[in-house]
Amino acid sequence: MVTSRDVARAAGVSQATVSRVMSAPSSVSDDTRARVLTAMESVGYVPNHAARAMRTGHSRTVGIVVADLENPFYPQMLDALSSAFARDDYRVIVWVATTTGNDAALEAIRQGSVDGVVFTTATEESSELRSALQRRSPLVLVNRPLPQFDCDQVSSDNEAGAIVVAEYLIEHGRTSAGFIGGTPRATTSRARLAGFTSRLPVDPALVVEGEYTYADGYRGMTRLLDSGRPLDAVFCANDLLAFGAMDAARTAGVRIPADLWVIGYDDIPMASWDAYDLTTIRQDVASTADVAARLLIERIEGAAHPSVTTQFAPELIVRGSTANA
Amino acid sequence: MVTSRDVARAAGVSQATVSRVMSAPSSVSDDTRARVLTAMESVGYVPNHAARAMRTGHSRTVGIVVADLENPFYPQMLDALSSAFARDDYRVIVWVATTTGNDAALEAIRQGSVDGVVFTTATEESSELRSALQRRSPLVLVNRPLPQFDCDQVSSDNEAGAIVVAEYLIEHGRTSAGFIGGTPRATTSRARLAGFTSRLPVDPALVVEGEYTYADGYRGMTRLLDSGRPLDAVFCANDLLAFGAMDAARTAGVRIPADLWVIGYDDIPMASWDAYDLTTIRQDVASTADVAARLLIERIEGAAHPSVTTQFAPELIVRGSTANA
DNA sequence: CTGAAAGCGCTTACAG
DNA sequence: CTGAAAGCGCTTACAG
Repeated sequence: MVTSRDVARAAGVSQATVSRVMSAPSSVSDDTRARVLTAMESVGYVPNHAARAMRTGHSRTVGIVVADLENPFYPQMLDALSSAFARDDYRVIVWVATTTGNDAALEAIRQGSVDGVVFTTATEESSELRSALQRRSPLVLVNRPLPQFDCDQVSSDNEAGAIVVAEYLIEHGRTSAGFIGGTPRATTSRARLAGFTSRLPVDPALVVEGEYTYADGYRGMTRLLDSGRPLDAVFCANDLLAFGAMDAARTAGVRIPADLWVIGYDDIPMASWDAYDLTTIRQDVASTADVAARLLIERIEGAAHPSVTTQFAPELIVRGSTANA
Repeated sequence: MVTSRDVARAAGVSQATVSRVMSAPSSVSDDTRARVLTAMESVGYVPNHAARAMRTGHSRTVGIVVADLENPFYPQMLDALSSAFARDDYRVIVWVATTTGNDAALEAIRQGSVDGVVFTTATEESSELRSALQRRSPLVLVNRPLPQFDCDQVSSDNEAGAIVVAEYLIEHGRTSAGFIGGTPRATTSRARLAGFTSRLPVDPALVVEGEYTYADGYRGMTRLLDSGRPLDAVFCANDLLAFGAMDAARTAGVRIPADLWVIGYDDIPMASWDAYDLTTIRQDVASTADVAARLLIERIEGAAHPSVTTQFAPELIVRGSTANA
């Protein structure tokens, strides 16, 4: 391993000077700095990450907790977050909540292996989140806000998004609507239901919930169709549910959009594929990730301002699963 | 921060003894060990990761390079790898090749921030891979093998998989076949083409290549249909291409499977959805990840045996995009 | 079985 | 502007 001592020897300066060229370049004379930089190059020096982390107390690494990589929304978010953090030279450790489980994130903070954490799928019950909050660790909630928690949060304005959907349906005379929700543990699903029903009364028999999966969308639609109630539109709490719902409807001989309109939430890439061509609410993943990364990095670097909550305005993307008549 | 020194004070032993309880428990008397463990608990001790990494020279962290999170196959693989590494208490750092780019992986190895690297989307040109190999860093190639590189590799037997597809088509009298490939830089795409044509001669006008995306599958199918050649089956180098191909065919009024059979590769979850119901070759993601993690961890821990290449046998999953007549 | 001590590779006051 | 030195929190020979 090449160390700063080797560089010092090659440049004819002390090891401390080599270190200063990296951490406080302006405190070193131009001439010395140039010699050191040349020496670094020629001996192939790369600073040791662990030593630096131990000394500074910062690992320049953040953790990202995702629950559900099966939903293409999360890989997209992960990609965007990675790229946002990379811009500021932060490394990204990933925890898939289902597999690495419980308190990996928390333990990592305590070990000092990450400086902060992004939660993309937080729920009120998360003990990890509670502990992180209690230890005042830098953290940011992305995608699923939790209003009662005092920390930075970035998400789509889920209620507003659902209201846009409701108003769109009302405007087109589709008022016998059903709702297929994701897990009620997620604030996203609850907020989307609340916003939707705040504008458009929904027969309780036409509200079904499950997990945020294709299979539960399929099951949910089957239940709605079997209910025998009048039904001319279904709002699904995310696109994955909507795909399952559409497939179930078509299998049952229901024509979309002639007989039934279907609307999703997220606008993942598949939503624009011919097979679904889904009307949905777009989430601006890149902006969300950028804001989240900036907030977290500020906290890591010591920002003490009150918690910030950022909500992005919804954007309705109209496609073939509904029609403008 | 709570350090081993605090534990030592609480337990009335030296700091070295505390350290030994963690690194060589059997070298400490039962009585002392018990006292130390109790003290750790009561002061809330968690070993500092950076200090341990610096001292031992191992970070117990591996890097995973993925190129393309838009293809659901990779999140699946990432999930499986995470879980396999977590089992042995290894952390996972993720690099999305497109965003964190070039030599993040390589630099991380040199910095000592990771002990080894998994490449899921390697190509011959990858300079990262070449450098890693040259420095004899622990690494494993997953999914896309590169026969001419001397390192551990785990993948589906792509040629055999394509042969299974060809034989299946021949058996059912569908011999006017086309092929839609992914990027020719990927060995997977080339091997699948080679295997396919080794059994079933394919009109060169019916071979198209692009990237491994829905859009290129769509374009590819459009080209095949426009060629005017007889065409009763299309083998796509992955499922994502196949979805695009199916949508293009249907939009053109081609009935699947009556007029045209379509087959993919990977068996990602969407392949079984009603909208596609795609016949495909299944990759055993969990086993692949397990083997890859085991190989890499062995290398990290010093294994010096010759490179190992593991290929998993293909499994044809027959669904509605082809018919058993 | 246990302790005192050295040292991993850095950063950063402290002198000069 | 630069160097000598201390110290971050561990692990591990070296004595005893």
